[in-house]
Amino acid sequence: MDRVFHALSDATRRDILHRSVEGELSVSRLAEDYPMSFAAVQKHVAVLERAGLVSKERRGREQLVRTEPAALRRARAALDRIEELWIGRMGRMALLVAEEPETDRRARDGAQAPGA
Amino acid sequence: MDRVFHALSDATRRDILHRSVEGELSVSRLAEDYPMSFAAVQKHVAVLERAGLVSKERRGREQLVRTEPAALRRARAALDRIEELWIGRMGRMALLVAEEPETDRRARDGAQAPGA
DNA sequence: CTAACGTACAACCAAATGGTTGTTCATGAT
DNA sequence: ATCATGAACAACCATTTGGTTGTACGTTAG
Repeated sequence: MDRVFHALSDATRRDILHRSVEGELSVSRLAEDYPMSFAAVQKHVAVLERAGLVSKERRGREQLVRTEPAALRRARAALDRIEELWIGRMGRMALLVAEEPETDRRARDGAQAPGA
Repeated sequence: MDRVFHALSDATRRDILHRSVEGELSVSRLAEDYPMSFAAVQKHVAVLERAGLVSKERRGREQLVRTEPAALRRARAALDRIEELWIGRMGRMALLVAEEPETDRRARDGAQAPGA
């Protein structure tokens, strides 16, 4: 998971992901459009590969890059889980808000315990 | 966006996010549970804050950390967009697959052009 | 066969990261 | 008033990152 989010944290890598999700492009084809060396792009692809976000398939002397949607979905699931926790908290807070006026009334009335 | 994914790329930071999505915890309270110094945790919170994933609210001498779900949703949207591109490609590939048998037949029949 | 292409990989470098300790400051507790 | 707590910040260090160049190797084209 660390590797996935780290891979996504770079704009060039996210762009590579965008471009190779549509068609399978060779590394050198990808490299043409970035203001950096071929080797640098190669490294970016390697980072994406270690994260499981893309896989490479050799065809002739080219290496085609294809995005792997499974890793993408795992990353999304991680974010979803945090959001669910948040939604859960919101629900519990709504319950507390509904109870709060009663608590205030009890505090004002000087009641000792719910059963008293 | 870079900052958001980078913030998410560390397990400690994701854990801080998980814990402070439920209740608002002070930085020192958060720091108690990690095998590192208070200052290190402080830095992790700062990274999350720069990414917009949490905000801090001072209460007394404590600083309560609360997660900011908006940034989380923006990150999710970025992943969703890539997945949509992928789904779109799958749809287009399905269309191509539907056409392919005809192409094969034409190739086998030695036809010159669709209109020939 | 030879030249060009696409890739892999190593060595190197500057900058960023993730951690440490120490100091300072504001707030709360005794 | 004093002491302890929670936090901010700076300085420092080792490691990782993102980039470079150079070299080597398999594959395709002339």
